[in-house]
Amino acid sequence: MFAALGDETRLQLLVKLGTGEPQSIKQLTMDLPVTRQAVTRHLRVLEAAKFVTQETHGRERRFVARQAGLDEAHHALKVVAQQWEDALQRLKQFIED
Amino acid sequence: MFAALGDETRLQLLVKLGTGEPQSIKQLTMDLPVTRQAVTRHLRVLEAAKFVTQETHGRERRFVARQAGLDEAHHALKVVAQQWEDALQRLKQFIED
DNA sequence: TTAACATGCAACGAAAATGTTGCACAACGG
DNA sequence: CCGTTGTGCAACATTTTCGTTGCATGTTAA
Repeated sequence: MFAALGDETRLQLLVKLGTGEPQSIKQLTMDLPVTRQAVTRHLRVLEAAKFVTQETHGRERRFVARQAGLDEAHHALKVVAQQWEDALQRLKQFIED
Repeated sequence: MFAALGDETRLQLLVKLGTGEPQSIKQLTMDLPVTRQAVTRHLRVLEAAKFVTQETHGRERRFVARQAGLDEAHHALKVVAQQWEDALQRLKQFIED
């Protein structure tokens, strides 16, 4: 999941899709400094990580942001961050006592 | 930042450090199926991404979880998730009208 | 002082990620 | 029907990442 977010190009794709508009591969490739094929690959990664979904439309394949995907990543970090906070808090308390 | 989280070994290291206890490289290497050198590298990545800090202690180098690091990652995702939600909401509204 | 210990640095190898190009094919439009 | 368009697949090159091993160095403790 985080690995999918850990690439600059993919982050840019997610930002673009964040407008909510379904967009074709060609559309998504514009403005990016890589070829259509590279974008296709990245989209496949994002789809595998559940950050986007597809909808075929004639000869086009439009990709859409998947809200739940980001929510899940967000939640995962929230949980870990909370655990850390608790642990560090306990440790601090222990040292003070 | 996300790239640093996107590796299984590094995630395990973060979990271990999540106990709050500062731990040496040797300690962190135990239980992991890789060599000390590999762990050292991962720790360097985590430090560069601000997820951990060091404190030299004699001949040991102890690493500590850095709460703020996770908080920042968490916050970053929160912001993007919110933007997505807004955009998708507007789009839905637009379609319904 | 000297042996044991924790670590750093550098060289190297293997695997994965990223990107490209070339060709094929189905859908659309005049 | 035929050219254009949006895409898929496969082969390949390059770069990064991940891991190892070997040796050097500072610290500790008997």
